[in-house]
Amino acid sequence: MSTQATTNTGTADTREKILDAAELLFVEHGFAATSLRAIAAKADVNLAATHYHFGSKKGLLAAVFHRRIQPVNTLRLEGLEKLETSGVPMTARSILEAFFLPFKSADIISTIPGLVGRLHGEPESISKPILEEEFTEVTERFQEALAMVLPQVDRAELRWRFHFMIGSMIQILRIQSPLGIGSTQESFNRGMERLVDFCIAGLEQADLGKQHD
Amino acid sequence: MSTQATTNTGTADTREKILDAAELLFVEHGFAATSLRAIAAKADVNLAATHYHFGSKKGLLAAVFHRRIQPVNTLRLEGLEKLETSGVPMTARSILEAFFLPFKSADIISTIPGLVGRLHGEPESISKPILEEEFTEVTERFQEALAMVLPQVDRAELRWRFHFMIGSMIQILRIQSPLGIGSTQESFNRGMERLVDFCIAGLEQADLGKQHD
DNA sequence: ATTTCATTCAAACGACCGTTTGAATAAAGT
DNA sequence: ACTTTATTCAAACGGTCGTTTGAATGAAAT
Repeated sequence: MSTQATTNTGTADTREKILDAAELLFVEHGFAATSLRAIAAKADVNLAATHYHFGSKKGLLAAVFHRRIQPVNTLRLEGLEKLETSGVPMTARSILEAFFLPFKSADIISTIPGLVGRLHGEPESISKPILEEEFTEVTERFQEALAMVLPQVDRAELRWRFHFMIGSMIQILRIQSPLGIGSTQESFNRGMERLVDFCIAGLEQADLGKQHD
Repeated sequence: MSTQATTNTGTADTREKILDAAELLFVEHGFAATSLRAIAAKADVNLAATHYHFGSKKGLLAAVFHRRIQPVNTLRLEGLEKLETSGVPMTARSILEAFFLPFKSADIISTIPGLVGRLHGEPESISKPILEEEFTEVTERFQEALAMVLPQVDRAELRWRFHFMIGSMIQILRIQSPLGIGSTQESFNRGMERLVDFCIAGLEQADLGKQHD
Protein backbone atom coordinates (compact mmCIF):
# COMPACT_ATOMS: atom_id res chain seq x y z
CA MET A 1 0.00 0.00 0.00
CA SER A 2 2.81 2.43 0.83
CA THR A 3 5.22 3.90 -1.68
CA GLN A 4 8.50 3.63 0.14
CA ALA A 5 10.91 0.79 0.32
CA THR A 6 12.56 -0.72 3.33
CA THR A 7 15.99 0.88 3.59
CA ASN A 8 17.95 -0.22 0.63
CA THR A 9 21.67 0.00 0.98
CA GLY A 10 23.62 -1.60 -1.78
CA THR A 11 21.45 -4.70 -2.03
CA ALA A 12 21.98 -5.99 -5.55
CA ASP A 13 22.25 -3.37 -8.25
CA THR A 14 19.74 -0.55 -8.06
CA ARG A 15 20.17 0.26 -11.71
CA GLU A 16 19.36 -3.26 -12.81
CA LYS A 17 16.39 -3.53 -10.48
CA ILE A 18 14.92 -0.38 -11.99
CA LEU A 19 15.52 -1.63 -15.51
CA ASP A 20 13.86 -4.96 -14.74
CA ALA A 21 10.80 -3.38 -13.22
CA ALA A 22 10.47 -0.70 -15.88
CA GLU A 23 10.76 -3.27 -18.64
CA LEU A 24 7.82 -5.29 -17.37
CA LEU A 25 5.61 -2.29 -16.77
CA PHE A 26 6.40 -0.57 -20.06
CA VAL A 27 5.56 -3.74 -21.97
CA GLU A 28 2.32 -4.25 -20.10
CA HIS A 29 0.92 -0.71 -19.94
CA GLY A 30 2.94 1.34 -22.39
CA PHE A 31 5.18 4.32 -21.73
CA ALA A 32 2.69 7.06 -20.91
CA ALA A 33 0.52 4.87 -18.69
CA THR A 34 3.46 3.69 -16.58
CA SER A 35 4.50 5.94 -13.70
CA LEU A 36 7.96 6.22 -12.23
CA ARG A 37 6.34 5.66 -8.86
CA ALA A 38 5.00 2.29 -9.99
CA ILE A 39 8.42 1.39 -11.35
CA ALA A 40 10.22 2.41 -8.16
CA ALA A 41 7.71 0.49 -6.05
CA LYS A 42 8.04 -2.69 -8.14
CA ALA A 43 11.83 -2.38 -8.12
CA ASP A 44 11.80 -1.70 -4.38
CA VAL A 45 13.94 1.39 -4.69
CA ASN A 46 13.51 5.05 -3.90
CA LEU A 47 11.63 7.16 -6.43
CA ALA A 48 14.49 9.62 -6.86
CA ALA A 49 16.83 6.80 -7.87
CA THR A 50 15.13 6.67 -11.26
CA HIS A 51 16.23 10.22 -12.03
CA TYR A 52 19.60 9.77 -10.44
CA HIS A 53 20.49 6.84 -12.68
CA PHE A 54 18.62 7.66 -15.89
CA GLY A 55 18.01 11.40 -15.88
CA SER A 56 14.43 11.24 -17.03
CA LYS A 57 11.58 8.90 -17.85
CA LYS A 58 12.52 8.92 -21.52
CA GLY A 59 16.12 8.19 -20.61
CA LEU A 60 14.94 5.19 -18.65
CA LEU A 61 12.95 3.87 -21.59
CA ALA A 62 15.94 4.26 -23.87
CA ALA A 63 18.12 2.35 -21.40
CA VAL A 64 15.54 -0.40 -20.99
CA PHE A 65 15.34 -0.85 -24.72
CA HIS A 66 19.04 -0.65 -25.40
CA ARG A 67 19.90 -3.30 -22.82
CA ARG A 68 17.74 -5.85 -24.62
CA ILE A 69 18.12 -4.94 -28.27
CA GLN A 70 21.86 -4.43 -28.38
CA PRO A 71 22.71 -8.14 -27.98
CA VAL A 72 20.14 -9.02 -30.64
CA ASN A 73 21.60 -6.54 -33.09
CA THR A 74 25.10 -7.80 -32.40
CA LEU A 75 24.02 -11.35 -33.16
CA ARG A 76 22.33 -10.13 -36.32
CA LEU A 77 25.38 -8.32 -37.63
CA GLU A 78 27.69 -11.19 -36.68
CA GLY A 79 25.42 -13.61 -38.49
CA LEU A 80 25.35 -11.46 -41.59
CA GLU A 81 29.11 -11.02 -41.48
CA LYS A 82 29.53 -14.77 -41.32
CA LEU A 83 27.28 -15.20 -44.36
CA GLU A 84 29.16 -12.64 -46.36
CA THR A 85 32.60 -14.06 -45.66
CA SER A 86 31.80 -17.78 -45.70
CA GLY A 87 32.08 -18.13 -49.44
CA VAL A 88 28.77 -19.96 -49.88
CA PRO A 89 26.34 -17.76 -51.82
CA MET A 90 23.79 -15.90 -49.73
CA THR A 91 20.08 -16.49 -50.20
CA ALA A 92 17.05 -14.49 -49.08
CA ARG A 93 16.41 -17.29 -46.62
CA SER A 94 19.84 -17.22 -45.04
CA ILE A 95 19.68 -13.43 -44.72
CA LEU A 96 16.24 -13.46 -43.15
CA GLU A 97 17.27 -16.17 -40.74
CA ALA A 98 20.23 -14.08 -39.67
CA PHE A 99 17.80 -11.24 -39.09
CA PHE A 100 15.02 -13.05 -37.23
CA LEU A 101 16.64 -15.96 -35.47
CA PRO A 102 18.51 -13.97 -32.82
CA PHE A 103 15.11 -13.46 -31.23
CA LYS A 104 15.09 -17.16 -30.52
CA SER A 105 18.38 -17.32 -28.69
CA ALA A 106 19.27 -16.05 -25.24
CA ASP A 107 16.94 -16.46 -22.28
CA ILE A 108 15.44 -13.03 -22.63
CA ILE A 109 12.81 -13.98 -25.12
CA SER A 110 10.05 -13.30 -22.67
CA THR A 111 10.41 -9.53 -22.77
CA ILE A 112 12.05 -8.72 -26.08
CA PRO A 113 9.10 -9.37 -28.36
CA GLY A 114 6.75 -7.28 -26.29
CA LEU A 115 9.34 -4.58 -25.95
CA VAL A 116 9.92 -4.21 -29.67
CA GLY A 117 6.24 -4.49 -30.44
CA ARG A 118 5.37 -1.93 -27.83
CA LEU A 119 7.96 0.63 -28.84
CA HIS A 120 6.76 0.64 -32.43
CA GLY A 121 3.30 1.49 -31.18
CA GLU A 122 4.35 4.48 -29.12
CA PRO A 123 3.93 8.03 -30.44
CA GLU A 124 6.75 9.18 -32.68
CA SER A 125 7.99 11.72 -30.16
CA ILE A 126 8.95 8.81 -27.95
CA SER A 127 9.73 5.98 -30.34
CA LYS A 128 11.49 7.71 -33.21
CA PRO A 129 14.75 8.73 -31.51
CA ILE A 130 15.16 5.29 -29.96
CA LEU A 131 14.25 3.34 -33.09
CA GLU A 132 16.65 5.40 -35.18
CA GLU A 133 19.45 5.02 -32.68
CA GLU A 134 19.05 1.27 -32.36
CA PHE A 135 17.97 0.13 -35.80
CA THR A 136 19.44 2.39 -38.48
CA GLU A 137 22.65 0.44 -38.98
CA VAL A 138 21.06 -3.00 -38.90
CA THR A 139 18.29 -1.97 -41.27
CA GLU A 140 20.68 -0.55 -43.84
CA ARG A 141 23.05 -3.48 -43.73
CA PHE A 142 20.33 -6.08 -44.18
CA GLN A 143 18.53 -4.11 -46.84
CA GLU A 144 21.75 -3.98 -48.84
CA ALA A 145 22.33 -7.69 -48.39
CA LEU A 146 18.83 -8.40 -49.66
CA ALA A 147 19.42 -6.15 -52.64
CA MET A 148 22.37 -8.37 -53.56
CA VAL A 149 20.35 -11.57 -53.67
CA LEU A 150 17.28 -9.93 -55.22
CA PRO A 151 18.76 -8.03 -58.16
CA GLN A 152 15.44 -8.20 -60.03
CA VAL A 153 13.78 -6.07 -57.35
CA ASP A 154 14.64 -2.39 -57.64
CA ARG A 155 15.62 -0.47 -54.52
CA ALA A 156 12.45 1.55 -54.12
CA GLU A 157 10.36 -1.58 -54.41
CA LEU A 158 12.62 -3.38 -51.96
CA ARG A 159 12.14 -0.61 -49.45
CA TRP A 160 8.38 -1.11 -49.55
CA ARG A 161 8.72 -4.83 -49.10
CA PHE A 162 11.18 -4.40 -46.26
CA HIS A 163 8.60 -2.28 -44.46
CA PHE A 164 5.98 -4.98 -44.91
CA MET A 165 8.42 -7.49 -43.50
CA ILE A 166 9.07 -5.37 -40.44
CA GLY A 167 5.32 -5.01 -39.97
CA SER A 168 4.81 -8.76 -40.04
CA MET A 169 7.60 -9.17 -37.54
CA ILE A 170 6.16 -6.60 -35.16
CA GLN A 171 2.75 -8.22 -35.34
CA ILE A 172 4.03 -11.68 -34.49
CA LEU A 173 6.20 -10.29 -31.70
CA ARG A 174 3.19 -8.51 -30.27
CA ILE A 175 0.87 -11.50 -30.48
CA GLN A 176 3.37 -13.99 -29.09
CA SER A 177 4.55 -11.52 -26.53
CA PRO A 178 3.08 -12.46 -23.15
CA LEU A 179 5.11 -15.64 -22.91
CA GLY A 180 3.29 -17.88 -20.50
CA ILE A 181 -0.35 -17.49 -21.49
CA GLY A 182 -0.91 -19.51 -24.61
CA SER A 183 2.49 -19.02 -26.13
CA THR A 184 5.31 -21.38 -25.40
CA GLN A 185 8.88 -21.29 -26.55
CA GLU A 186 8.00 -23.79 -29.27
CA SER A 187 5.02 -21.85 -30.55
CA PHE A 188 7.17 -18.75 -30.63
CA ASN A 189 9.87 -20.50 -32.61
CA ARG A 190 7.29 -21.93 -34.97
CA GLY A 191 5.93 -18.44 -35.51
CA MET A 192 9.40 -17.20 -36.34
CA GLU A 193 9.82 -19.89 -38.97
CA ARG A 194 6.44 -19.08 -40.49
CA LEU A 195 7.48 -15.44 -40.50
CA VAL A 196 10.60 -16.23 -42.49
CA ASP A 197 8.59 -18.20 -45.06
CA PHE A 198 5.97 -15.49 -45.39
CA CYS A 199 8.51 -12.75 -45.88
CA ILE A 200 10.65 -14.67 -48.36
CA ALA A 201 7.60 -15.15 -50.55
CA GLY A 202 6.66 -11.51 -50.23
CA LEU A 203 10.18 -10.26 -50.91
CA GLU A 204 10.78 -12.47 -53.93
CA GLN A 205 7.25 -12.37 -55.34
CA ALA A 206 6.97 -15.08 -57.95
CA ASP A 207 5.04 -12.57 -60.08
CA LEU A 208 2.51 -15.18 -61.06
CA GLY A 209 -1.14 -14.27 -61.44
CA LYS A 210 -0.65 -10.53 -61.40
CA GLN A 211 -2.90 -8.37 -63.50
CA HIS A 212 -1.99 -4.85 -62.56
CA ASP A 213 -4.35 -2.17 -63.91
CA MET B 1 -3.38 29.92 -22.54
CA SER B 2 -6.78 29.54 -20.83
CA THR B 3 -8.79 26.35 -20.79
CA GLN B 4 -12.27 27.59 -21.36
CA ALA B 5 -14.13 28.30 -24.55
CA THR B 6 -16.10 31.37 -25.52
CA THR B 7 -19.74 30.62 -24.77
CA ASN B 8 -20.82 27.90 -27.09
CA THR B 9 -24.53 27.57 -27.65
CA GLY B 10 -25.55 25.13 -30.31
CA THR B 11 -22.87 26.23 -32.79
CA ALA B 12 -22.37 23.25 -35.05
CA ASP B 13 -22.46 19.86 -33.40
CA THR B 14 -20.62 19.56 -30.13
CA ARG B 15 -20.38 15.80 -30.43
CA GLU B 16 -18.74 15.99 -33.83
CA LYS B 17 -16.38 18.73 -32.78
CA ILE B 18 -15.19 16.58 -29.89
CA LEU B 19 -14.76 13.56 -32.14
CA ASP B 20 -12.75 15.57 -34.67
CA ALA B 21 -10.42 17.02 -32.06
CA ALA B 22 -10.01 13.74 -30.19
CA GLU B 23 -9.21 11.89 -33.40
CA LEU B 24 -6.32 14.18 -34.27
CA LEU B 25 -4.86 14.20 -30.78
CA PHE B 26 -5.20 10.45 -30.24
CA VAL B 27 -3.42 9.78 -33.52
CA GLU B 28 -0.64 12.21 -32.74
CA HIS B 29 0.05 11.50 -29.07
CA GLY B 30 -1.70 8.24 -28.27
CA PHE B 31 -4.49 7.57 -25.81
CA ALA B 32 -2.77 7.91 -22.46
CA ALA B 33 -0.81 11.01 -23.41
CA THR B 34 -3.88 12.88 -24.63
CA SER B 35 -5.91 14.71 -22.00
CA LEU B 36 -9.61 15.44 -22.15
CA ARG B 37 -8.71 19.03 -21.41
CA ALA B 38 -6.59 19.24 -24.53
CA ILE B 39 -9.40 17.69 -26.56
CA ALA B 40 -12.01 20.08 -25.17
CA ALA B 41 -9.73 23.04 -25.81
CA LYS B 42 -9.02 22.01 -29.40
CA ALA B 43 -12.72 21.34 -30.01
CA ASP B 44 -13.61 24.63 -28.37
CA VAL B 45 -16.16 23.05 -26.07
CA ASN B 46 -16.55 22.76 -22.32
CA LEU B 47 -14.58 20.04 -20.61
CA ALA B 48 -17.66 18.41 -19.09
CA ALA B 49 -19.18 17.93 -22.53
CA THR B 50 -16.78 15.07 -23.14
CA HIS B 51 -18.28 13.09 -20.30
CA TYR B 52 -21.81 14.18 -21.10
CA HIS B 53 -21.61 12.83 -24.64
CA PHE B 54 -19.27 9.87 -24.28
CA GLY B 55 -19.35 8.83 -20.63
CA SER B 56 -15.63 8.37 -20.24
CA LYS B 57 -12.31 8.79 -22.00
CA LYS B 58 -12.40 5.17 -23.15
CA GLY B 59 -15.93 5.68 -24.44
CA LEU B 60 -14.71 8.62 -26.45
CA LEU B 61 -11.91 6.59 -28.00
CA ALA B 62 -14.36 3.85 -28.93
CA ALA B 63 -16.65 6.41 -30.58
CA VAL B 64 -13.79 8.05 -32.45
CA PHE B 65 -12.68 4.73 -33.80
CA HIS B 66 -16.15 3.41 -34.64
CA ARG B 67 -17.07 6.50 -36.63
CA ARG B 68 -14.16 5.95 -39.00
CA ILE B 69 -13.87 2.18 -39.22
CA GLN B 70 -17.54 1.33 -39.61
CA PRO B 71 -17.81 2.69 -43.17
CA VAL B 72 -14.61 0.88 -44.12
CA ASN B 73 -15.90 -2.42 -42.76
CA THR B 74 -19.22 -1.95 -44.55
CA LEU B 75 -17.41 -1.42 -47.84
CA ARG B 76 -15.30 -4.48 -47.16
CA LEU B 77 -18.25 -6.75 -46.49
CA GLU B 78 -20.19 -5.38 -49.43
CA GLY B 79 -17.20 -5.97 -51.68
CA LEU B 80 -16.82 -9.53 -50.46
CA GLU B 81 -20.54 -10.17 -50.86
CA LYS B 82 -20.37 -8.95 -54.42
CA LEU B 83 -17.46 -11.29 -55.11
CA GLU B 84 -19.26 -14.27 -53.67
CA THR B 85 -22.47 -13.74 -55.60
CA SER B 86 -21.09 -12.52 -58.90
CA GLY B 87 -20.46 -15.98 -60.29
CA VAL B 88 -16.89 -15.30 -61.36
CA PRO B 89 -14.49 -17.38 -59.27
CA MET B 90 -12.82 -15.56 -56.41
CA THR B 91 -9.05 -15.22 -56.25
CA ALA B 92 -6.70 -14.29 -53.44
CA ARG B 93 -6.17 -11.03 -55.27
CA SER B 94 -9.83 -10.11 -55.55
CA ILE B 95 -10.38 -10.94 -51.87
CA LEU B 96 -7.42 -8.90 -50.72
CA GLU B 97 -8.48 -5.98 -52.85
CA ALA B 98 -11.92 -6.09 -51.26
CA PHE B 99 -10.16 -6.02 -47.90
CA PHE B 100 -7.60 -3.27 -48.49
CA LEU B 101 -9.04 -0.98 -51.13
CA PRO B 102 -11.79 0.59 -48.96
CA PHE B 103 -8.95 2.47 -47.30
CA LYS B 104 -8.46 4.30 -50.57
CA SER B 105 -12.03 5.51 -50.93
CA ALA B 106 -13.78 8.22 -48.95
CA ASP B 107 -12.14 11.49 -48.09
CA ILE B 108 -11.19 10.39 -44.64
CA ILE B 109 -7.97 8.77 -45.62
CA SER B 110 -5.96 11.29 -43.72
CA THR B 111 -6.92 10.00 -40.29
CA ILE B 112 -7.92 6.38 -40.79
CA PRO B 113 -4.45 4.93 -41.32
CA GLY B 114 -3.02 6.62 -38.29
CA LEU B 115 -6.03 5.68 -36.25
CA VAL B 116 -5.83 1.98 -37.03
CA GLY B 117 -2.08 1.96 -36.66
CA ARG B 118 -2.26 3.77 -33.36
CA LEU B 119 -4.94 1.59 -31.82
CA HIS B 120 -3.01 -1.58 -32.50
CA GLY B 121 -0.11 -0.09 -30.58
CA GLU B 122 -2.09 0.75 -27.47
CA PRO B 123 -1.97 -1.51 -24.41
CA GLU B 124 -4.39 -4.43 -24.56
CA SER B 125 -6.57 -3.05 -21.81
CA ILE B 126 -7.50 -0.23 -24.16
CA SER B 127 -7.23 -1.74 -27.62
CA LYS B 128 -8.57 -5.24 -27.15
CA PRO B 129 -12.26 -4.49 -26.49
CA ILE B 130 -12.42 -2.04 -29.40
CA LEU B 131 -10.51 -4.23 -31.85
CA GLU B 132 -12.70 -7.21 -31.02
CA GLU B 133 -15.89 -5.22 -31.35
CA GLU B 134 -14.93 -3.70 -34.68
CA PHE B 135 -12.94 -6.41 -36.42
CA THR B 136 -14.13 -9.85 -35.32
CA GLU B 137 -16.79 -10.24 -38.01
CA VAL B 138 -14.70 -8.85 -40.86
CA THR B 139 -11.68 -10.95 -39.89
CA GLU B 140 -13.66 -14.18 -39.77
CA ARG B 141 -15.49 -13.60 -43.04
CA PHE B 142 -12.33 -12.77 -44.96
CA GLN B 143 -10.34 -15.57 -43.42
CA GLU B 144 -13.01 -18.02 -44.56
CA ALA B 145 -13.05 -16.56 -48.03
CA LEU B 146 -9.29 -16.96 -48.25
CA ALA B 147 -9.58 -20.54 -47.05
CA MET B 148 -11.84 -21.23 -50.03
CA VAL B 149 -9.35 -20.01 -52.62
CA LEU B 150 -6.32 -21.46 -50.82
CA PRO B 151 -7.40 -25.04 -50.13
CA GLN B 152 -3.80 -26.19 -50.05
CA VAL B 153 -3.12 -24.06 -46.96
CA ASP B 154 -4.49 -25.59 -43.78
CA ARG B 155 -6.45 -23.41 -41.38
CA ALA B 156 -3.81 -23.10 -38.66
CA GLU B 157 -1.23 -22.09 -41.23
CA LEU B 158 -3.66 -19.63 -42.76
CA ARG B 159 -4.22 -18.01 -39.39
CA TRP B 160 -0.49 -17.35 -39.05
CA ARG B 161 -0.30 -15.85 -42.51
CA PHE B 162 -3.36 -13.72 -41.90
CA HIS B 163 -1.63 -12.25 -38.85
CA PHE B 164 1.43 -11.42 -40.93
CA MET B 165 -0.80 -9.73 -43.46
CA ILE B 166 -2.46 -7.60 -40.80
CA GLY B 167 0.99 -6.67 -39.50
CA SER B 168 2.13 -5.52 -42.92
CA MET B 169 -1.05 -3.49 -43.26
CA ILE B 170 -0.61 -1.81 -39.89
CA GLN B 171 2.96 -0.92 -40.71
CA ILE B 172 2.14 0.72 -44.01
CA LEU B 173 -0.80 2.55 -42.45
CA ARG B 174 1.50 3.84 -39.74
CA ILE B 175 4.25 4.96 -42.08
CA GLN B 176 1.95 6.58 -44.60
CA SER B 177 -0.16 8.06 -41.84
CA PRO B 178 0.70 11.76 -41.52
CA LEU B 179 -0.77 12.58 -44.91
CA GLY B 180 0.82 15.82 -45.95
CA ILE B 181 4.46 15.39 -45.02
CA GLY B 182 5.99 13.15 -47.61
CA SER B 183 2.98 11.03 -48.35
CA THR B 184 0.51 11.98 -50.99
CA GLN B 185 -2.70 10.30 -52.00
CA GLU B 186 -0.87 8.64 -54.87
CA SER B 187 1.97 7.35 -52.73
CA PHE B 188 -0.60 5.98 -50.32
CA ASN B 189 -2.47 4.20 -53.09
CA ARG B 190 0.77 2.84 -54.49
CA GLY B 191 1.62 1.51 -51.05
CA MET B 192 -1.73 -0.22 -50.88
CA GLU B 193 -1.11 -1.96 -54.20
CA ARG B 194 2.33 -3.06 -53.09
CA LEU B 195 0.75 -4.34 -49.91
CA VAL B 196 -1.68 -6.49 -51.88
CA ASP B 197 1.16 -7.97 -53.95
CA PHE B 198 3.31 -8.68 -50.92
CA CYS B 199 0.50 -10.39 -49.04
CA ILE B 200 -0.70 -12.48 -51.96
CA ALA B 201 2.81 -13.88 -52.32
CA GLY B 202 3.02 -14.53 -48.59
CA LEU B 203 -0.41 -16.14 -48.40
CA GLU B 204 0.05 -18.40 -51.41
CA GLN B 205 3.74 -19.16 -50.90
CA ALA B 206 4.99 -20.72 -54.08
CA ASP B 207 6.89 -23.21 -51.89
CA LEU B 208 9.93 -22.95 -54.08
CA GLY B 209 13.36 -22.97 -52.56
CA LYS B 210 12.29 -24.13 -49.11
CA GLN B 211 14.56 -26.40 -47.16
CA HIS B 212 12.86 -26.78 -43.83
CA ASP B 213 14.93 -28.86 -41.41
C1' DA C 1 40.87 10.11 11.36
C1' DT C 2 39.25 12.95 7.97
C1' DT C 3 37.98 14.28 3.57
C1' DT C 4 35.75 12.91 -0.75
C1' DC C 5 32.40 11.34 -3.56
C1' DA C 6 28.69 8.43 -5.12
C1' DT C 7 24.36 6.91 -3.78
C1' DT C 8 19.96 6.69 -1.22
C1' DC C 9 16.40 8.84 1.28
C1' DA C 10 11.87 11.41 2.76
C1' DA C 11 9.57 15.18 1.45
C1' DA C 12 7.94 18.47 -1.25
C1' DC C 13 7.32 21.32 -5.78
C1' DG C 14 3.88 22.90 -9.10
C1' DA C 15 1.23 21.08 -12.64
C1' DC C 16 -2.13 18.22 -14.64
C1' DC C 17 -5.32 14.33 -14.51
C1' DG C 18 -10.41 12.03 -15.20
C1' DT C 19 -14.54 12.75 -13.24
C1' DT C 20 -18.50 15.02 -10.73
C1' DT C 21 -21.56 18.57 -9.30
C1' DG C 22 -25.25 21.74 -9.53
C1' DA C 23 -26.63 25.84 -11.41
C1' DA C 24 -27.56 28.34 -15.89
C1' DT C 25 -29.42 28.14 -20.41
C1' DA C 26 -31.93 26.88 -24.38
C1' DA C 27 -35.41 24.25 -26.96
C1' DA C 28 -39.66 21.41 -27.22
C1' DG C 29 -44.06 19.76 -25.59
C1' DT C 30 -48.29 20.77 -23.46
C1' DA D 1 -47.55 30.53 -19.99
C1' DC D 2 -45.68 26.69 -17.93
C1' DT D 3 -43.38 22.43 -17.53
C1' DT D 4 -40.19 19.23 -19.09
C1' DT D 5 -36.02 17.77 -21.17
C1' DA D 6 -31.47 18.19 -23.22
C1' DT D 7 -27.35 20.56 -23.21
C1' DT D 8 -23.65 23.73 -21.66
C1' DC D 9 -21.17 25.97 -18.13
C1' DA D 10 -17.65 27.30 -14.26
C1' DA D 11 -15.81 25.30 -10.53
C1' DA D 12 -14.22 22.03 -7.80
C1' DC D 13 -13.22 16.99 -6.18
C1' DG D 14 -9.46 13.88 -4.77
C1' DG D 15 -5.42 11.94 -6.90
C1' DT D 16 -1.32 11.18 -9.51
C1' DC D 17 2.26 12.91 -12.25
C1' DG D 18 7.63 13.94 -13.45
C1' DT D 19 11.00 16.28 -11.31
C1' DT D 20 13.82 18.64 -7.64
C1' DT D 21 15.86 19.43 -3.19
C1' DG D 22 18.91 18.90 0.56
C1' DA D 23 20.03 16.14 4.21
C1' DA D 24 21.62 11.36 5.54
C1' DT D 25 24.45 7.45 4.56
C1' DG D 26 27.98 4.63 3.04
C1' DA D 27 32.47 3.18 1.09
C1' DA D 28 36.91 4.58 -0.74
C1' DA D 29 40.95 7.71 -0.69
C1' DT D 30 44.19 10.41 1.67
